Amino acid sequence: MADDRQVTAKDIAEMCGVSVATVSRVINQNGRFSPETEKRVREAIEKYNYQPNSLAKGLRKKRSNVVGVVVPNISNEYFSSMILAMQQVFFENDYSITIFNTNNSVEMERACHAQLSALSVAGVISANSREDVRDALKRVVPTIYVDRFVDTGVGGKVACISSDNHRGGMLAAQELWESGSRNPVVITASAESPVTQARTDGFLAGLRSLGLELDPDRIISPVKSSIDAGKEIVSSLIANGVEFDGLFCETDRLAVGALETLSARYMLVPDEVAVVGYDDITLARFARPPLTTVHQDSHKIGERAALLMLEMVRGAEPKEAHITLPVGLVRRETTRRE
Amino acid sequence: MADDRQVTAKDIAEMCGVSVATVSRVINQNGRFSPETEKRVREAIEKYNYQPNSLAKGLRKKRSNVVGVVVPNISNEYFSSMILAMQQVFFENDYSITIFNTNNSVEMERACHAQLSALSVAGVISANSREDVRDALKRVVPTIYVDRFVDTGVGGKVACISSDNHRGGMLAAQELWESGSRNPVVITASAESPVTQARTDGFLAGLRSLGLELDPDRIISPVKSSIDAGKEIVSSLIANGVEFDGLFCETDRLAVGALETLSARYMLVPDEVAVVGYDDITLARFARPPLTTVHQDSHKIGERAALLMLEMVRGAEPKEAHITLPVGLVRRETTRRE
DNA sequence: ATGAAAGCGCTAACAT
DNA sequence: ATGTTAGCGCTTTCAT
Repeated sequence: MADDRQVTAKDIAEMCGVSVATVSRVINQNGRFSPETEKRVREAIEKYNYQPNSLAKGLRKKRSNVVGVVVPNISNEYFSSMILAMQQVFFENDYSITIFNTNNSVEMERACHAQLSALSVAGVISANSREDVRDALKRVVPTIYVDRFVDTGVGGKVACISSDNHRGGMLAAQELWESGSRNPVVITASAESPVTQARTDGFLAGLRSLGLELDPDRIISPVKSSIDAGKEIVSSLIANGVEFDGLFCETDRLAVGALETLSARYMLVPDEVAVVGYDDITLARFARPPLTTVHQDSHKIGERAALLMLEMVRGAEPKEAHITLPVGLVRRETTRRE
Repeated sequence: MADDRQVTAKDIAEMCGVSVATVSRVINQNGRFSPETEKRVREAIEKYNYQPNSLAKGLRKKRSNVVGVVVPNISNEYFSSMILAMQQVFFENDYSITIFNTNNSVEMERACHAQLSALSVAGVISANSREDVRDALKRVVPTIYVDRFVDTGVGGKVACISSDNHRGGMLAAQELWESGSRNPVVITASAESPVTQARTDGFLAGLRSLGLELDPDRIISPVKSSIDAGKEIVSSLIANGVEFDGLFCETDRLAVGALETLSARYMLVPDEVAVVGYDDITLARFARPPLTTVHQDSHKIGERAALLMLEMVRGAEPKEAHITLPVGLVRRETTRRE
């Protein structure tokens, strides 16, 4: 059996004594064909294990069955579990995904979009994107922004999904307050992460409703939202003599790093400093002490995003262009010591 | 500007007053063309931001520029950081990747391979694969197995890469021994993970060289290698009255779970039970107590795999069909208490 | 050095 | 109900 060639619709057609058009019709269930031809064709497909060539199909339809997923960094559990969920629902629907990491760099985002358009992707899901939305691609292909709200009036081509970041911020403010913090500092998700605004606004609003006003220079923006960044920021806070009795870290990784330097400087958590994180990744449970944090369901976000994308590529105007998923506070040991 | 159409080679050709063949030639640097036509064409490409349609190219060449990556579960940091590295090197070389999660299910693996062949992937990188290698796809497209060694004599189409699992097992045995454990138990990576054999063999060999023989029923295989699985296994070990003073968990997640139930049962680590894990994921540092573990560089594995794949798709017989990367023991606090 | 033309495997008019 | 035909955008002979 030296025949390495993939079997094509033409092969199937010949086996069945029909034309390729008919084969295409039964596969895509469009047009008409008699029940018996259908049966014959299906059997041949089964028997020869025929797989329609998606390149050819894509070329013809000017659109492939792959959707591009762009995230800052897939090794962040928040994104990887989101992607896991997406891949699963897409797979069940005969779509595949292709991944890009932007490292939060706008240049990278642009480069990705170029590739994406070369690939004739059916759609793109962009997480935590900082890019300017006036990109050509986006008018032409369905786009979903995760963790960022943009104008969706562009004709059903754009949708947004994220958890309730504003409320998350409020919950954090409340928890810090109830832990006795009256002089908190917030470390934002990262310099220009789109997620930052809502979380910070929510936090500020929460504080304000409790009668507290936060000095703007007590809002620090790290360059990256990594564990190390968390460490460094708290170190320099201390070095600069900034006083604080509470920390709202807009990312668990940041919080975990913060806790490390707090512990190294013998600052007691939560007694001297209360800390609230954001995301509720696996690591949060294992921080020292276990981290109180705002939980968001990244798996669910991925699932909803994928489902929504499926609707959109199938031509439906999504009924909701803005989806917001609930968040909740998970109280562990960095707040409210009895 | 209502012209949404992607610009094609034909457009470029017309702008430059040449034929599409020529455009193709300068893009792919093959065939001949005068320096000035080259210049004209390049300028037009630049100016109109032309991106060759990869679907068309793939269809014509019977092979796309995407490589399939199949892993058990991308939300495992070991895999996600491997994939991060891969994506980066592929991106720089104008390849993209498409991800599949198999959940360690052989059925899923098969389903993925069907999709992969429909996509005319240029190659596949399969991590921790349990699937039978006699699959058609593999003879036809370059394949790299991560964490699994297979026969590579099939004509430069198959290569393998993994860290030195055997040595990793030995290191674990030694460390446990030096921590005073004389009666260890091993929890393998998961029921039929290909990685298990080498790690376990290495462990056994290490023990043997120290004059210790391990009873086969002290080798436990979990169904999944998750934190919860680790918890449960140790629970049932205790419930069944199995005595042990050392634990080699072939996965950090397993180890982290194990530590949780050990702590819940008030078994002192490392005094009563010494524990060594495997992988050295971020979580290891944050386990309670911080986990001694065998470090492997998943980022490097991904990078090397991608580089190797690039060689292979470019037609080179890889000079090394089996790559083994070093491992090292990272001693933290679950072994050798002073 | 360059153009014309065929064709990759598919879908979508348009026929019949 | 089914066949014929014309491309989708590209690469690659084969001419010139």
